[in-house]
Amino acid sequence: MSKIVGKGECRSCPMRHLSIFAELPEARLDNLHFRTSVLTYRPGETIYYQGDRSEAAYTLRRGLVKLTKMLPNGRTQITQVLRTGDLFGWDGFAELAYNHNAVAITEVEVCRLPVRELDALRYEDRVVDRAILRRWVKSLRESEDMMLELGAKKAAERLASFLLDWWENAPDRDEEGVPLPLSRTEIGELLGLTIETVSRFLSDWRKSGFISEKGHKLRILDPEGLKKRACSSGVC
Amino acid sequence: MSKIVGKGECRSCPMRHLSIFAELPEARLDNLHFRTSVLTYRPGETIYYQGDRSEAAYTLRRGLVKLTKMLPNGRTQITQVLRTGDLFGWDGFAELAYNHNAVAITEVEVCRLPVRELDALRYEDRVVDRAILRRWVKSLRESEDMMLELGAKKAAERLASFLLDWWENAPDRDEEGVPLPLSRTEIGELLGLTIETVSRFLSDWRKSGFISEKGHKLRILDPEGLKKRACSSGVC
DNA sequence: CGCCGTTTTGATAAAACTCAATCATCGTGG
DNA sequence: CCACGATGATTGAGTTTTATCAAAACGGCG
Repeated sequence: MSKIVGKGECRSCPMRHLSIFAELPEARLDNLHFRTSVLTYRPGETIYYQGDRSEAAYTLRRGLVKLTKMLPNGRTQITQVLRTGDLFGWDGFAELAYNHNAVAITEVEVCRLPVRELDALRYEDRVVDRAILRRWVKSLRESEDMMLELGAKKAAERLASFLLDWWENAPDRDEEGVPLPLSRTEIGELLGLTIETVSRFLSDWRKSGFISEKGHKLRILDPEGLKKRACSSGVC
Repeated sequence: MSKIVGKGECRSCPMRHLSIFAELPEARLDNLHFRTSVLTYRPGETIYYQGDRSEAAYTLRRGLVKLTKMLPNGRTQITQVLRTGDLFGWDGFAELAYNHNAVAITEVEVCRLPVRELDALRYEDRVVDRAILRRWVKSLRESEDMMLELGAKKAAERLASFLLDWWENAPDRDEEGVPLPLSRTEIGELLGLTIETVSRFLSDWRKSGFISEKGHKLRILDPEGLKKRACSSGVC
């Protein structure tokens, strides 16, 4: 289960500059009557379940989190993969239960923010309100983009877009490439494909020299070539 | 092109009870220094384009609007179909350009709400703030639900869910059924299917007596049967 | 009535899934 | 340290699902 690492100390938080409190003056941070706590989860552990009452939102401090939904028959869809600084689990702002599961992909550290207090803070601090609102809009836009991927693109196109996006937006690239801790199954669940389909295209592209994978490090050797290959029919 | 019908008179607005101003006391409505205007669009006309600067949000007063995104090759995805009372086009709240096109499906009447002023109003009136926020959360949840449809269900399941949802949530049902002004093409673009696939399943279900269509009125004669038929493999 | 755009239907091809077997990888315990 | 087992990834063959292309039918409107 989750472990409480400590009481959230915003002042010393290593990713505060990415959080919704980024622009809050330090002085202001001290007199937040705000009961945050920092929790850790191991890969595969669930932070909350769809249907749970949403009493808290979360900021991701470290690691990767997936939001998932399931059909009664077990088929699973990952609706979003979250990264450091992302805010999630805000259904409580509308007094609604969570609409998805939040599950740790890697080792994860989150900051738990009680919705009531966070909501109150919105009214006190416009900077916080704006920061939250920006994230909502961003999240909604990403969902729209994902619907286009899922509804209008074919397998190869989806997978290629995903890889390119992951490659381009990785916060931690080194000479070995970019960490890709998602399993084939998870990539499939994100893109609405089976594990075999994912595997086949990746193998193909590896053999063709467009990408390379070793360990869980991804490298895209030929973005342009990959783009072209992935666009089966005509423009893309 | 769009036609300006008049200056928005919130007091007399026939759908105010569905709008974000629903809970605002009438007295308060009068001294809103707020330049709303009511616009009408014909079927197929565009209210705004993806990429346009978002200076206004809109409330749908009458008719149906679709939000669409396109791939360079022309394939189109409808990300949402909006109904009376829905708020849309709020990217401006985050100072971003619209992320989709908004297109009238039927004759449409919208109320144009300048973002700057609406945003200011959020700070003055908590009720409005809450109303807007609720819509954001709702919209995000619907997007998540749609991702599950698109990513995890097959053609028949998606189409059946869509019909059942449309049937159950129709605001204007009469003995002839429920109006379904979407073309086959639009249903396809919403569900990520081709027009032929949509047509085939509908024909099948019509012949099997699960649904009936005449004019643009839909009736679901056997919801349970439809559900079962649509769930090809096992539970659904 | 005749025309145009939409829908239906059919035949075929392509895409993606399923099932099954093999192959890697990695951690564990002997 | 190596062998073993477990889990995940790959590959292959065959099937199902969905798309594509083409033609016919339908429906509304001048």
